[in-house]
Amino acid sequence: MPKETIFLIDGTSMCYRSFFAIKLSTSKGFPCGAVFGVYRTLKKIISKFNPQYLCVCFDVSRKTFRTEKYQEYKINRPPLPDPLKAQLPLIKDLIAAMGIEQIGKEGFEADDIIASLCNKALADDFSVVIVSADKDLYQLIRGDDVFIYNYNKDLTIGNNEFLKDFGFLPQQITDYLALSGDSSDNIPGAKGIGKVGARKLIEEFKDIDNIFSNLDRVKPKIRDILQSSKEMIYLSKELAQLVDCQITNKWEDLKIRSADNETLYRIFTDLEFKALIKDIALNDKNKELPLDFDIPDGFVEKFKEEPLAFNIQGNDIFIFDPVNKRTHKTAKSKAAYLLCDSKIKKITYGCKDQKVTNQELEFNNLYFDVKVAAYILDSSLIDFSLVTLVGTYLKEHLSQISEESKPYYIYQLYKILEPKLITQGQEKLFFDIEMPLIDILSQMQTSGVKINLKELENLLKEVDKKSLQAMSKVYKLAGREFNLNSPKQLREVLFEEMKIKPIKKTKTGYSTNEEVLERLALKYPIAGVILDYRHMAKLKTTYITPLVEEVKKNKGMLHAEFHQTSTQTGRLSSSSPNLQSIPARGQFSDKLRRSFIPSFNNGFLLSGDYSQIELRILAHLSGDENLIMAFNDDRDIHSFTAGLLFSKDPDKVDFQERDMAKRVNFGIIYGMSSFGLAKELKISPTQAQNFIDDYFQRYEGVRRYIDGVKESVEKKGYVETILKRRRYLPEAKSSNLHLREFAYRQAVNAPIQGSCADLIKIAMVRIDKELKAQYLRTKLVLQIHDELVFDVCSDELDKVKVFICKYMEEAIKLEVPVKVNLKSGNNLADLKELK
DNA sequence: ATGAATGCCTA
DNA sequence: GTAGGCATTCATT
Repeated sequence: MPKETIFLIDGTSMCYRSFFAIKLSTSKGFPCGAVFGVYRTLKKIISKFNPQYLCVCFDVSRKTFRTEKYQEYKINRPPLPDPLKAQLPLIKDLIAAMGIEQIGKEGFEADDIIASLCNKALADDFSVVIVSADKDLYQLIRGDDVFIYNYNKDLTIGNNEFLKDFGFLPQQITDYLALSGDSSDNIPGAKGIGKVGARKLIEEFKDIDNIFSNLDRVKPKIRDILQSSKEMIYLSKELAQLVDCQITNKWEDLKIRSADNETLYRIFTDLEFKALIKDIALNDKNKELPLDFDIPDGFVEKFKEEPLAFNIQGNDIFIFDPVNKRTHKTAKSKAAYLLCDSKIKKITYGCKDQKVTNQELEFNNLYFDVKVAAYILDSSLIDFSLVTLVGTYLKEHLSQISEESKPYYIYQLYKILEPKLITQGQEKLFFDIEMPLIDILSQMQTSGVKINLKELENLLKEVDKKSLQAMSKVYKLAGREFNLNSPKQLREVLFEEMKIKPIKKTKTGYSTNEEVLERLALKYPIAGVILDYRHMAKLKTTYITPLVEEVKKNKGMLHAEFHQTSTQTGRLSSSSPNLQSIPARGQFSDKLRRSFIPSFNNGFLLSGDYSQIELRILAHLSGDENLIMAFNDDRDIHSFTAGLLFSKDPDKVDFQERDMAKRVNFGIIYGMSSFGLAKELKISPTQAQNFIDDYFQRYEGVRRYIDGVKESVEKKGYVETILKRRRYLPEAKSSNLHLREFAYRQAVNAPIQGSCADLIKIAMVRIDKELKAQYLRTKLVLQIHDELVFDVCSDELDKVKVFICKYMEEAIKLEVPVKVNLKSGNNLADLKELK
């Protein structure tokens, strides 16, 4: 039979931490963060460990036997802040109302009380967990019986963990502190011996007595220090040593009693903890719930009319019963049949992640994800956590939501969000695109893309070598070594020591960015080498190394995350690693891309990318005659624009003219200003303004469209994509010119970028549907905003290329043709045109 | 440890 | 001039 465990909490330190971590006060200005924090901490400990015996120990005053012995003890500690002092009585009431025992004793510190209770507990054959982050308490750790739990780090420290960290036994820490001292408690220690020296001495001699009886074996320098500080060392040990202060409480007193909900309710009401009031109410309700619940026959019937709201946590699933308005908990395996029943509509929160972590379950008829719904309703909400959604839409401001109440809130949110989607005319976007997309993204994440690890590791070596070479060359040219990764240090070398004339400033000094270095490289070789180094370092640290590490973990497969609710415009984003920013240009980019390979034997990677999709969408949205004509005639759009801007035959424009026109075209998509374009084209703002004027004269429809967007965003507060995806831009009404102009640029760009996202998402859904309908093994593996990459099974290429192209091009019927380039090959670098 | 600043990769 | 993610340094909880 395992021993009972006693939990001893350092109350003083808990109060301090809560006080500093949580700044909170009532509407009348009474500080209450510490009370809140203490409640939350205790709750967390209780729900994590479910302890039977628990006690909170407090310091009573600053005067203790230690200050008697040594007046300087803890003298550096600032006095208890008044706002914390004011909360202490309430904290004590709170702890009492929670049914938890608390102990303090005059003349002793909380640590001593903990030590006493700890000794007593060991004698009575209990085990002990001490909740604190204080080093002094480490001396109490005992083998299998006494552990320290650090609740900030959620770490349990026992003998082994301690040994690993310190290199000696917990009991020796007083000897260690005697030598090293402790600045926070102002324990003096031996002046001249620090952490490292103390550790060495303890490792060799075990304790200070033994050190002093073997002084001849100590190095002379250290020996002198020891001899001259002998008195201080012994005093320090005494100060660090915890003492037994004869606590008389019985174990029975330390048992957690049932909470006094009345008093808790009063405290929380007084302090205006609305969320916690809710918690009490919820907890009471939950006590009535059956904890392990076998789904009875006929449970399915409940979901004939109403959808099933669920939430999976670990091995449990929580299901909201819409008939009896109660939540049930059961093993997820027992509810598996409900999840895959296509006749039952399911609603949940963060479905993609639940699918990724529960791959053994089959989910069918996922009808409504409240997270995705909230994103569609308003992508500007940055935090899509359930707590925030409940606060925003249900006006219940909770501190946290227990697993068992999540399905209830999911259900309530669904009831509110679905009608909103319909009134905004977004049901097609939500139900036909974003919901089906969840499955596709979770599949992309779980299957991943195959990587040729050997190739990548070879590349790593090569790049590593080049970066080292570049680095030493830079040092040579600079005449000294420095941290080349530090723009600050580089600044000193280039612009102070080498007296190079700086070109551009940043907020904090002269810029050393790519643009600057490129210009400097014309005169100074060092700049070119630095650029080389930067390139290699970027490749190595951002791409190759993380990829290698990730792939090693996953048998040759790379699983990135794709996020559906993280951009303001409707695009997807990717992270860990970001597969949407794999280098496509520059040295070694092809070698890097070569390591992305098909997962099937003799298979292919197939990429379909939209050609000039944003400009085509601009043509569609604006209805501009010239732009539409250009695309209808299948012109090279940049040459065509150059022709208009420079009044010449598009076939006669030279490279530079085309390049300028290209930048102007991009500028339009980004909502450009004359200032911005000037910087991009390296011309004066006046000249840039001339370009813009010329552009708008030639593309009159575009000008009308952009004016219309600015007008409408100011009026309505938002802009829309082709599929009614919204982006709210309240700053379009700002009185601050900069903010307003920024919002205008975003307003011009969002419908273009967002419609492009609409388009490719439709294509993804249609293609995925077709792949499933034909039982094909080909899988979508990457989406890079205007490009889809498929992992194609060897004998399916001819079949899939046809409908991939078709569905991509036909996703949305535009006023201009939509063109897709298809390429395939056996790695991401060597792709050959297919059409 | 954490966040600002700088810099750089993608569409 | 749009939209993202991420590495590194450096100053400051």
